[in-house]
Parts: sequence; structure tokens; C-alpha cells
Amino acid sequence: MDYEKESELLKALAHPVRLKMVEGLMNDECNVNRIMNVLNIPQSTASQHLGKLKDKGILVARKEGVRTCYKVANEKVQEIIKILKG
Amino acid sequence: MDYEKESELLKALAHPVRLKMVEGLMNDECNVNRIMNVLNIPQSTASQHLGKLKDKGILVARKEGVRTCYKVANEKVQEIIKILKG
DNA sequence: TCTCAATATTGTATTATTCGAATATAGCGA
DNA sequence: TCGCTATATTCGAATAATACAATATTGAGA
Repeated sequence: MDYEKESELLKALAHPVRLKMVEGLMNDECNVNRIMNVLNIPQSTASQHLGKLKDKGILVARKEGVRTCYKVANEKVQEIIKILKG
Repeated sequence: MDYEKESELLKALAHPVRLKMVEGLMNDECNVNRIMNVLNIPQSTASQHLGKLKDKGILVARKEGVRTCYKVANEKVQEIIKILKG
């Protein structure tokens, strides 16, 4: 196991807002505007959390004109979320 | 899912030294002295990391005279470690 | 009881994270 | 082009995490 790398992954997940984001994006793809409204957080805060999740390879972003649609793109993370829910 | 609680659990895991500790304690039970020698870290550092893992219910401690033996006592965490190992 | 060894706790300096306002950037339609 | 909307980035202040030396505590044996 690459302890540095895996702990970085867990650190990215280890925040209540980011956990909510990842869980919500497990099935649906969603743009930033909708996410910030659902979670009721400021736009810059939402964007920063999403950016961190993307940096660590947990989410991928797809540009759709002016919008950015995020979704989960990490097998390990999906399994971890299932375990946490279970 | 209790996002606060689960993110606390992940945060406790999200450190390279603590990941090593937990992985190593998955099967074996082990005292602090051995752990600090194996990981080559100061005693107080080892004790603090172990304390944090215990606080979050990831490890349990068993007193054996002057020694403290730690082992993993969390089903979810064991599954997460397995996933991280691949 | 005295001493030693194992562990926990405390103090503190350093570094990292978090939040959100302010600002920048970029696409789209009039 | 202009203005509007969506998103990203920057900045600074507040808070939290980390490392480790120093110190305290506790159990076992002489």
C-alpha cells in the first residue's frame, strides 16, 4: 500500500460536506450551482471542495457550456461510501 | 449516513502513520514499544496516534501489566483497509 | 520502598485546513 | 460588443492537526 497516497485519498473524503457531495454524485451527475443550493453553502466553498475532490481523482468534471458537471470516478471511493452507509 | 461521524472516522484514518498502524494491527495485537520501533517514530508521537485511533473506536487497548496492547476493533475500518490495499 | 521500564499527557511551535468575501475568467445570447 | 450567469481563483483570518521534547504516571521486581 502507498500510505502517503491512500491517506491523501482518505483526507479528501474526510469532511462532512465532501462526504455529502460524493454520496450525492455517486449516481447523478450534477453542476456546481445545484450542488451549492442543495448543500446550502457559498459558491466559493462548493467550488473549493469540488476542486479538492477532483484533484485527488475522486470526481471528474465535464464542461457543458458554462456549466461544470461533476460525478464520482473512483472505484475505491464508491466502495468506501457503501461501507460507511452499510 | 451520519456525515459528521463518518468523516471523523475517515479523518482518524487519514494519516500515513496511522494507516500503517491500523494495517499492522489488523491481525496482530501489539504494544506501543514495538510499534514505535517498527515505525521508527518517537514514543510520544506513537502514543498520540494510537490514542486518536482508540478515541474514534478504531483500536481497542488491553492492559498487560505495564504494557498496552492495541488491536483493530472496527469492522468498517477493516473493510476500508482491504479496499485500499486493492 | 526504590528504581526502572512502558506508556500517557502536557506544552508549544510549526504547518495545514477551512471558510467565505472579493475578484477573475469564460461562455452565451441580445 | 455588452451584460449576465456559472464557475474558478485568490486572499486573509480563524481554526485544527502535527511533531516531539519534557514531564507525569503506573506497574513490576529487587
